[in-house]
Parts: sequence; structure tokens; C-alpha cells
Amino acid sequence: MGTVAALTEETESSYSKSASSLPSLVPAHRKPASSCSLALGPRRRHRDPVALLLQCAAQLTMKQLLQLQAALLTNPPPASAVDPNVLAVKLIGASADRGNVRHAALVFSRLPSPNVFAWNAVLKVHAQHNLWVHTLRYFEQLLLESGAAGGAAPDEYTFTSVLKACAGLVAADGGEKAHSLVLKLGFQSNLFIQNSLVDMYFKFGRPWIARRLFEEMSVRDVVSWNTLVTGYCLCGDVHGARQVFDRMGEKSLISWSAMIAGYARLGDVRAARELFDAMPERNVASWNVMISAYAQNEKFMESIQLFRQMQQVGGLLPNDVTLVSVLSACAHLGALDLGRWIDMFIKRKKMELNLFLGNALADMYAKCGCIAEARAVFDEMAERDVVSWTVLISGLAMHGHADEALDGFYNMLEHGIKPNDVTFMGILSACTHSGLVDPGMKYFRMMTEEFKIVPKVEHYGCVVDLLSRAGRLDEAEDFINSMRVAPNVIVWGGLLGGCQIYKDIIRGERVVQRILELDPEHSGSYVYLANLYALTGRLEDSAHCRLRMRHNKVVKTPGCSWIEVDNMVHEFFMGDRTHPQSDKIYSMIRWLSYRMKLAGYNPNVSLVTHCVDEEEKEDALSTHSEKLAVAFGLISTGEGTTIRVVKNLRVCNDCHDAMKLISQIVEREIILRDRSRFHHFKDGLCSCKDYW
DNA sequence: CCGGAGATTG
Repeated sequence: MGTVAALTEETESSYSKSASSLPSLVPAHRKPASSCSLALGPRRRHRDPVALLLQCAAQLTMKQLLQLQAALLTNPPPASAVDPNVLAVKLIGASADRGNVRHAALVFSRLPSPNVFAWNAVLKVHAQHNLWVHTLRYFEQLLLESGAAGGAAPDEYTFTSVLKACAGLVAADGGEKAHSLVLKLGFQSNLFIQNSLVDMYFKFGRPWIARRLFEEMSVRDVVSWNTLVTGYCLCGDVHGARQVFDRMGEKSLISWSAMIAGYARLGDVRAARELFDAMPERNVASWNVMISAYAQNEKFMESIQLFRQMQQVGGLLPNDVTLVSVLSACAHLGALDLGRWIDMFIKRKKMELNLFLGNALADMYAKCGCIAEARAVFDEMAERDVVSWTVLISGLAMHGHADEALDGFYNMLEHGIKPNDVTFMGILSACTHSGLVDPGMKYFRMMTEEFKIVPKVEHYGCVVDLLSRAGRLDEAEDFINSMRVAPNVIVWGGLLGGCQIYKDIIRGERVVQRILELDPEHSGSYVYLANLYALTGRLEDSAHCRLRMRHNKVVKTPGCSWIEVDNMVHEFFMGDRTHPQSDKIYSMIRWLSYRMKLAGYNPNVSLVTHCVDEEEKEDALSTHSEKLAVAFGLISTGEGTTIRVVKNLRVCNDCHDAMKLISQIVEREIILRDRSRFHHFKDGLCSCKDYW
């Protein structure tokens, strides 16, 4: 008795804490105050826990649920009064709604004889959390028990979860078995099951079967049609999806969202936006679709702009999904102020740091140069998955903290999290940035041999980079020739970079030839050849080479840099004059050039391009995007303020040298993140120690 | 006492 009283006391304080946030969530007349209060007055303190659970499960926190459960265990109601299965179904569903699947499973496991409702509850919980293997395991168990006397037997509700799990796993054999069981049990005319089957066959990549099942349905609802639209998008047939979309009668918000997402996945952001603008009404998810459509297609500025519009024009509050997309955009742009604002928003709204949100937040901090904050978020998270650890490891790698990145890796292994291909990219790049050649090779072998991860081109590229930057060009070339996959331009490009650094002209020419075989329009090779000829005095050949590049209309990723000032992200392209303050920016650059020349800096001395297939140097040297961004930062922030710039490509040697000098001249810290890492310029030096 | 379709991270 004493225990129960103590629990209720505790409950009181935790409930009153959250009570202050209730008015915004629940309309006043629906406030659960009188019927659900655990302890609003002394007389209600010992309210029946059974009634409480049955009526108010949705309003309780996880802690309160656990307290209720403890009360029930300490002081169980008579079995004749209430079926334990009924309570279990409530507890299972409520725990899962609060993200606690483990506890839901625990409750289920303690049930002496689960009925079909309990089985369905536990199946649904696991299917909804994408724990498909578990779902199917429970289902197999259920099938075993249904054979025994008194065991529960699957019903029509069972199959929605099971089919979803088969679809998620792309387990075609299991899916077909489940399908025949549906037929055997006579459930095939259930609309929910039919819709699930259509969805499943689309996910199996068999749209024709899905379509046939759809055609055979005697009754279809809007979900059936939406499933068809989604399914065709999934199979890459966005035109087929559009035909269905145009043909269907009543459309729901989901129909529009599905179609927009379909266009976005194919990279047609314009078509996506047209549909978004044409929607008759929108909810948060509709905005989320479009915000993520921009983010997925690297239109981060547009993504953020739409995020603002959603609040100002749409009058909607972002939810966790919104924030995850926007945080990703912030991470790419280095938009730290907005990122911090979102962090505050999360805290203000007391939002739970779930895996997605925590990972996105930690990544934002890491990519905005705040590795300590990234780590703090990581530490704060209740659970961590392979993405969380990869964010941390890659973040440390980007900052040049190779040792800590490797520590993180072993820590991750100790926590029983299996690394994947992205994790190893973080590890390998950590080694590359610190010149840890032999360890890098060790981790590459570990990846393939111990973890059986098939290396992607990026991994090969990283290893070649690792060897080449350290000057081990023979090994790098041997490594390329020993690759099981045909090397591509990126891989050869890594070796070419090494040839440039170590001025290995003969090997360089050989490599350039291999590259031009693969890609006759490869601009980096032309730049390299031109520089090579210039170096060896063959100026005519050099000029000819550049001309050839122009004739071929070589298209390169344009160099682009971003800087955030007063909550606004400003974007600069190479030689950009479109910024409203362009005049001031360019006079700042002229002033900087003058000061740098005084300090002995001569951009024309360096003919060696560091970056291979990236930005062309030429006359645009002084107007590379990162210089524009830094110049803008200098004129628009106060003395001594740190300048933070993000660039989409690798910084070239000349800009790197220039940044070092600029940091000295203006006495500012400049933090530049390029495609592969952070450069922290201070007092004329860079944190990368000129090795990157 | 229960189910299906859309939006999220490295």
C-alpha cells in the first residue's frame, strides 16, 4: 500500500510539470483534467489505475505509464474484473506511441495467454517502427501457437502488419506465403488487406501484379488509389503515377504529397513545385514534402525559404520531420544561426530528441564547425544508431581529429553497433586527412574482410587519395590496377592529384590518358595537362589545351560558397557580381590583394592545381566563390568576428594560401569548410597544416 | 480493446 502511495506522489509532481504545456495541445473543453487527473486533488489520488489506463493512456507520459503499471503489479485487480489482455493492449500501444518498443515487447512477453488482440498490438508496434524481422518472428510464433488448443489464431487485422513487414523487407517468398494464407483463410475481400497486398507487390518491384490485384478489387477507396500512385513512383514510373493521379476521383492530401515526392525523387523539382502550388490545401506533411524535395535536390536555400514561408504564409508550426530536413539544409550551407534557432525551438517545445532529430542536429553542429556541440547532442540522445555514430566519426574526421574519430569507431563497436559503408568513409577520410596511410589500409581491409562490406567507388577513391597524398604513388597505381571494379574518373583523379603534388610528370601523363579514355571531356585533365605543359615550357601546347577545353564546352560543377550573416544565408558563385553589395565586396577583394602582395603573395607562382576535376583557376583566381564570401563576411560583420564559410568543392591551393594571409592581415579567424574537411585559418596558419 | 497510403538523418 505504501508503495502505491509513494508512486502516486511522484506521479503528481511529474504531471503538474507537464500540465503547463497542455493548453496549447488540447482544446480547453477537451482537457482531460477531471476524468484523467492522476492527482489534481487529494481525493483523486487513489483513483483506480485500471480506469485510468483504459481512458487516459494517450495522455500519459512514459514515466506515468510505468508508474501505473507498477501500481497494477503491486495491487493487481481481480482477474474476473478485467482481462489482462485488455490492459496489455493499452500498455503496448501507449508505450510504442512514446517510442518505447522495447517496453511494449516486454509487456507482451509477460502475458500468460495473449489473445489475438494482444498479438495484433505487438505486431503493429513492430511493423510501425520498421522492425520487420521482429514482426515476422512474432507472426511465426503466432502461427505455431494457433495450431495448439486454446491458442490465438490470426485474424484479418493480423495481416496488415505482416504484409507491411514483408513489403518492407522485400521478402518476396514470405510475402507470397502470407498472400496464400490470406486466400486460405478467406480474407481476400478485406479492403485493408487488398490495399496492403497492392502496396507489397509494388515494393517487390512487380507493378503488374499490384495493378492486377488493384483491377480485381470490387471496391476501392482513396487509399487504394494513393497506393497505386505511390507504387508507380516507387518503381520509377512517375508518368504512370501521374496518369493514375489525374484519373482518380477524389484526391486526398496524401495523393498530392505522394505525387510531389515522386517528382522530387526523380529530380524534377519544378514539376514538384507546380503540384505543390496547385494543391487545394496543405498540412504540415505537404510542406514537409516540398521542403525535403528541395533539400534532396541540393536546393538548400529554397528549402530554408520554404520553411520560413510555411510559418509566415502557411501559419503552421514545423514538426520534427520538418526540422530534420531543414537541419540537413543548414548543415550543407553552414547556416549555424538558423541551426541554433532550431535547437532552441526543440528545447522550447520540449520535443523529444528522437534518432532522426538527434542525428540531424548533431550533424548540423558538426558541419557548422561546432564539434563540441555535436558531441553534446550525441551524448544527450537516448539511443544512438549507426547514423549517430557515423555523424560523430565523420564530424571528427572533418575537423582533422583522426585519433578521436578512431576512438569513436572502437567505442561504437563496443556498443555493439555495426559500422556500414558510410561509417568507413568517415574512418578512411580521417586517415587521409592525417596521413595515416598504414592504418587507413588496415581499415580498408577490415571493412572488406571482417565486415564484408563491398567497397564503393568512393572508398577506392579515398584509399587512392590516401596513398597519393602521402606520395606513395607506386602503391596507389598498383592499388587501382588491382581493383575488382573498373576504376572511374574519380579514382584516377586521386592519383592525378598525387602526381601534381609530387610533380611526377611521366605518371601524370599516363593517368591523364586513362582519364580521357573514360571521359573525353574531363576538365581537370585539361587543366592538369595545360599546367604540365606550362611547367615544362610548352606554352603553345598549354594554350591549345585550354582552347580544346572551351570547344568541348566542358561543364563543371560551379564553385559555390555560402556565408550566413544576420540569419540570412548569402550564396556566391565564382566571379559572381549579382550580390547587392557587389561593389563593396570587390573593393574589399582589391584591398586584400594589395595587402597580400605587400606580404609577398603572388597567385601566379603556383601552376599546380590541387583539385583535379574541380574549379578552373585561370583568371578567376581572385574571385573564387570562397573569397567573395569571405570578403562579404569582412564588410558585414564587426571587427574580430569569426568568419564561417562553406564551399561546395575543395578549396584550391591558391585560395588556401590566400586565406592564411587574410586571417593574418585582418586579424580574424576564418573557418572554411570545403567538400572534404574544415580549414581553420588563424594568424596565417591553417589547422590542416597544409595537408588535406 | 486492433489494421492500409504521403514527409525525416550520415
